[in-house]
Amino acid sequence: MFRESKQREAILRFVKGTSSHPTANHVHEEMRKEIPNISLGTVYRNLKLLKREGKISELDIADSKSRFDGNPHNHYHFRCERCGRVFDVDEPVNKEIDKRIARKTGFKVSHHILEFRGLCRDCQSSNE
Amino acid sequence: MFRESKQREAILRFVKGTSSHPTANHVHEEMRKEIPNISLGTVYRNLKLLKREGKISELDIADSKSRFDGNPHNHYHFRCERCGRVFDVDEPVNKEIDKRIARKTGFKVSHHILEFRGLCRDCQSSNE
DNA sequence: AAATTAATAGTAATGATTACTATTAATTAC
DNA sequence: GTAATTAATAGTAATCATTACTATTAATTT
Ligand SMILES: [Mn+2]
Ligand SMILES: [Mn+2]
Ligand SMILES: [Zn+2]
Ligand SMILES: [Zn+2]
Repeated sequence: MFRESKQREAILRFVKGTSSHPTANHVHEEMRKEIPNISLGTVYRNLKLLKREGKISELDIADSKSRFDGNPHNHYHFRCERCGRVFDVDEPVNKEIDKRIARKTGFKVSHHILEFRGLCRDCQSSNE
Repeated sequence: MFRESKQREAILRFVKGTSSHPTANHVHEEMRKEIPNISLGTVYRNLKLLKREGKISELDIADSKSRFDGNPHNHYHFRCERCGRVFDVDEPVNKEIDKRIARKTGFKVSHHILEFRGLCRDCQSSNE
C-alpha cells in the first residue's frame, strides 16, 4: 500500500526528534535543509498521513472556524466528534491545578482550557 | 469612545441568548433575519470588540496555524501567551474525569484536551 | 528491464478572517 | 433643531493557512 520515500522518512524523523511542536511551515523549512526542493504540499500530506497512522499527533483542538460564547467566564466544553456541536459542561473549574503546574514548571499559569471529546447523545443513538 | 449601533446590539443579544456556540457565519445568518443587509465584516468586527470588552468569549484554543507533535499519546500542554511557544506538561492524564463527565451528561467521552495558558519562564523575566 | 502506480513538485483553488474605503448615522456643538 | 464631527457600516479586496490538482518522478513488482 505505502511506498517509502525519503521525504516522509525525514519528516517523521524530524517531528519525532523535536519537542518544539512545529507548524507545517516550520517542518518545511527544516526539511529544505536536507531536501532543498521538497514541497510544502508534501509536508502537509505526510503530516496528515503520519497522524492517521498514529505515529504523530496534532494540536488542533478547534477546527478552522472559531466559535463564540455568550458566557465570558472560563468554563469547560464538550465537542461531539460526529456532528461537531459544542456543549457546555457543568463542572467546576479546577483552580488548584493551575497552581500545581505553576509550581512544577516555573511558568506563570493564568488559566487552562479543557475540552472533552466524544459522541453526544443524539450521535450515539443514530446508527451508521 | 463607542457609539451604539443596532448591529452591535443585535449581535450581543443573539450571542448572549444562545447556547449553540455559533460561528461568525452562523451569527451573520441569524442577524440577516432582522437586519437583512448587515455585512459579515461587521459581524466579525463586533464579535472581536465584544470579546475585548469581556462581554462574550471565543473558543479559540489554538491559533490559526496547527502544530504537530512527535508524541502520539494524549498529554497536556502549556502555551505561552506572549511568545507562542508550546511546551509539554508532565502531568498524568486524568482518566477519571472522562468517566465522571460521561456519567453526568450521558455523552460518550473518548478523551479530553487540556491546555494551560500563561507566561513561560523566558517571557516572565523579559521586561517590557 | 519494463510495467505499474504511489509519491512528489509545483501551482491553483479554497475558505476563514482581516484590511480597506466610500458612505451612513450616532453624537456633540452651536 | 441643524450643522459638524467622526465612529460604524456595507461591500469589496487582500491575506494566509490549508487542500486540491496534475504532470512527472521513482519505488516496487513482474
Ligand atoms: Mn460555553
Ligand atoms: Mn506535546
Ligand atoms: Zn453529535
Ligand atoms: Zn514565552
